[in-house]
Amino acid sequence: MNSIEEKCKKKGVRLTDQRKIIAEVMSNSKDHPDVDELHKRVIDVDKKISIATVYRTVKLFEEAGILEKHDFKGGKARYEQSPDEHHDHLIDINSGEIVEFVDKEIEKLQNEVAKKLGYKLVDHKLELYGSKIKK
Amino acid sequence: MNSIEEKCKKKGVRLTDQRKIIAEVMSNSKDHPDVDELHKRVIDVDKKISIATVYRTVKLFEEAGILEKHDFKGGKARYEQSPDEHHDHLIDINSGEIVEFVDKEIEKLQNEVAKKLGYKLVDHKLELYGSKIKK
DNA sequence: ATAATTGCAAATGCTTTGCTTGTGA
DNA sequence: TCACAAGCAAAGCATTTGCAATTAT
Repeated sequence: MNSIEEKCKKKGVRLTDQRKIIAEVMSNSKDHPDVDELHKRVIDVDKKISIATVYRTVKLFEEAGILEKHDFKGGKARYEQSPDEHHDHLIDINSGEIVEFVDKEIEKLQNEVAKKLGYKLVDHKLELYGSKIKK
Repeated sequence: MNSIEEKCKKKGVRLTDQRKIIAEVMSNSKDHPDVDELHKRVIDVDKKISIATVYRTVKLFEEAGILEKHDFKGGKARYEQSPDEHHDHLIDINSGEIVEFVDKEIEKLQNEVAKKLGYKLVDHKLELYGSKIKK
């Protein structure tokens, strides 16, 4: 059983065949697929699963904190399994490749900025867009 | 003449009546209106201006570097006049209010992170979401 | 004069939803 | 069993676009 399925059990999310397959595909995905791409991968396992189910499941998983949704440039939502520890993303503007990174110092400063402005930081989005430096 | 109109002249963007009005409305806007809201304000000046024109103009201005587009949570693009010096945004998750801020230290760290990963930083998006601390 | 711009409505692309049938616990 | 989920197609929403009429330079 994959890790997403386990989280579903823990959270009392009913497990259907379709959800199991979507859980499995996302567990095996190391990238950040959009719904269409995810649907394609899911269909390779069971071609009867509709894209509506993928949309519903992905939203369900997100609300359960199992998946994380990203709205990178491009207009389509992209998903990844919720990581154990938070990370941000650097997107290659040429290839679309996504690099994950963590910077504790930036995180700390974000909290300080929010506090200074009179707010409690609830969430944040940091995306870097860059082009590869040729060696 | 407002500052957006001036920028249009400088960049050789043809100035129609509609564009002048949109330029004026955006020049007077201290907030970050979405297209629909902008259209409403524009219509108060000339009720014959269509929303298609607002969409086209806003995109034109963005491509000319005159306006900046933001995709905050909520699904609708929001615009502001391109500021002289870059700033980021803190969005109040309760009221929707937006606070602008600058943090040189964070900017610096972003550059360093990108460089460390082998990228040249081209653009970035930093959005903080928070709730007001009661005094 | 004439290439660009507008308004309108239709089309688009992503996402959601109503409804009927199917199914997991 | 039976509340909930899936499949399908239709609807929604923000945004874009084709086309004929209009306009800025």
